[in-house]
Amino acid sequence: MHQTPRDDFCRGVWYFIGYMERILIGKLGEHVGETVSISGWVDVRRDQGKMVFFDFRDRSGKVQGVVLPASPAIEVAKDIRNEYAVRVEGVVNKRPEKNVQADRQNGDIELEVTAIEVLAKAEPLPFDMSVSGFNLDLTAQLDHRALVLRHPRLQAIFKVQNVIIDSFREYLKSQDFFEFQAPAITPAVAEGGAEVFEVNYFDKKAYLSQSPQLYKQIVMTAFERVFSVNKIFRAEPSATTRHLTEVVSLDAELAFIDSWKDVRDVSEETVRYILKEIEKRCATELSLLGTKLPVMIEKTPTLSLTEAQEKIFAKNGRDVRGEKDLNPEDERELCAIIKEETGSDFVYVYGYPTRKKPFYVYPNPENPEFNEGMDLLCRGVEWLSGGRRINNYDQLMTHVKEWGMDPEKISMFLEAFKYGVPPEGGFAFGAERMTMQILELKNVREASMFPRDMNRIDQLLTGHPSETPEK
RNA sequence: GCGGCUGUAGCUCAACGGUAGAGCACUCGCCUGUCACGCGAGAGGUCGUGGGAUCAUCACCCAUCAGCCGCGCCA
Repeated sequence: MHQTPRDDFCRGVWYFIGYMERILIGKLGEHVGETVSISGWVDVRRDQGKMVFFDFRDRSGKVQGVVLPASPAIEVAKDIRNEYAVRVEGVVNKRPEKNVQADRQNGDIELEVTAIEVLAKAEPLPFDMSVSGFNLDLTAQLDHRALVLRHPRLQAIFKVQNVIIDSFREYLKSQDFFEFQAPAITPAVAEGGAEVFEVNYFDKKAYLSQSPQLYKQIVMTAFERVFSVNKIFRAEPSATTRHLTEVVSLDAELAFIDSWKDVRDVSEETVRYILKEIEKRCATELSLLGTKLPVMIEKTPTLSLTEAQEKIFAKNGRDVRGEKDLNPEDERELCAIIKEETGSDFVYVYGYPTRKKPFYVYPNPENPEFNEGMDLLCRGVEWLSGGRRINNYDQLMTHVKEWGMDPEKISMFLEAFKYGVPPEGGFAFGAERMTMQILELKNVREASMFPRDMNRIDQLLTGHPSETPEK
C-alpha cells in the first residue's frame, strides 16, 4: 500500500491496536481467520443491547460487523450512527451455519470487531437510505444528490454508464479509431432544428455546441476513423422524462466506406460490444436494478422506412405509409413485430425523406427523395442515429443552398470537403438515454449524475424553500 | 408550448367543513444472533403562498409558485 503522510498520522493514533493495511470489504472472504483492518461507512447499525451489529460499506461492498459485549469497542459502537466514516479492526469469522445469508455479499462471514476509530461523524439522514426502504421522489433525490449517490442503486446506474462509455471507447479504439475533443463553444448553429444556448463571447455572440457533427466530419477527413465523447447542449423547452439540456454524446465517423451499410455494421458491433461488456462487468448491478439486457441477434434486422410502414400496415391495418417518419407509437409497434418475428430487440430503419434530415445526409442515388440515414431502434425507442454523409463538394454546396444555410458560417467544414473526401458516414448516441433504456429507467434524469434540465441546475433553480430568497 | 395530476412531520404517505395521524428516521429505556432487528416511551407540523366564500377549513372557490406525468418538439 502506498505510504502517505496521512498513513503515518494514522499509525500514530492507531498504535494502541496496531496499524494495519486496509483490506477492501469485497476481499474479506480471502482473509477468513485473520485479523484485518477495513475502512468505510456505517451502512446500518443494529443495536441489540449488550451487543451491536453493523453493516459496513466501502467501494467494494458490504459486510456485517459484530461487536460483542466483551469487545473493547463496545462503548464506541453504542455512539456510532449511520453514515459515520470509520476504520474498523477485527477478526474475519466464518458464520455459523444457521446465520449464513446465502443470497448476499459476504453472507457467509462476519467481522468480529475489536476496535473502531471514528474518522468522521454524520448528521442523521434526511431520508431512508436502506436498500429496501429507499423510496425517494426523483425531485428529492436530485435535491440530495450528494447523499443519494451513496446508495447502491444509484451507484449501479452510474457503474453501468461507466461501462457504456468505456466500452464505446474500447471498441472503437480496437478498430483503429482516433479519439478527439470537439469544442463546446461554437460560432454558429451546426444543424438547425434543436434550440441552442447563446453565450456572451467577449463582445460577440457564440453558442454552446449542440452536436460535434461538423467537427467530427472535419477530423475524419484527416484521420479517417474518429470518435469523441463530448458534452453537447440543447436548449429545447421540453420538460419530459427524456430531455436534458446537457448530454454526453458518443459520436463516431469513418471514411472509405462502400455504403451506409458499413456504418450500420460498425454501429451494430459497437452496441454489441457495449452490451457484452455490461453483461460481463455489471452482473451485480443488473440484478440489483432488476433489468435484463436487450437481445441482439447475429444480424440485426434492417428495414427501409417504407418497408417498416408496410409491416405495421400488414400487421394491424394501421396505415402510416407515406408518413415522413415513424412516430413513437410506430416505433413501439415495429419493435414488437420484429421481436415476435426474429427474437431481436433491435431493428435498423433507413431511408428517410431527404428533406426531413440535415443537409449533410447522403441521398439515395437511385431515389434522391430518400436518404441513406438510419436509426437503430430498441424496445420501441430510438437508440442511435447515423448514416452515410455527402462527401462530394458540389453536392454538398447544392444542399447547403437548398437548406438555406450560409456557407460562410461553415466555411471551415466546407473547405475540408473541397480537397478529396472519400465516401464516409458516422453515427451518434446519447450516453444518458442509452443508460436509461438499457436499465429501463423511467426518467433520463436518473441516468445523469447531475442532470440539467429546463428547471434545474442542481439546487439553484429548484425553488426549494430553503433556496428561495426572501422577498 | 398544451393538457392532466400533485403540494400535509426530515422521508414516504393517510385523514377530515369543527385547527391533523401512521410507517421509517430522530431522542430515551429494554433486549447476546440481529441482518430493513424487535419491544416500550417521547419529541417533531402556523397543512406551498396570497386572496375569497363560511359561524368555522389543511379540506370548498380563485389566483400564484413549485413539482410530477402525458403530448408536441427534439436526441
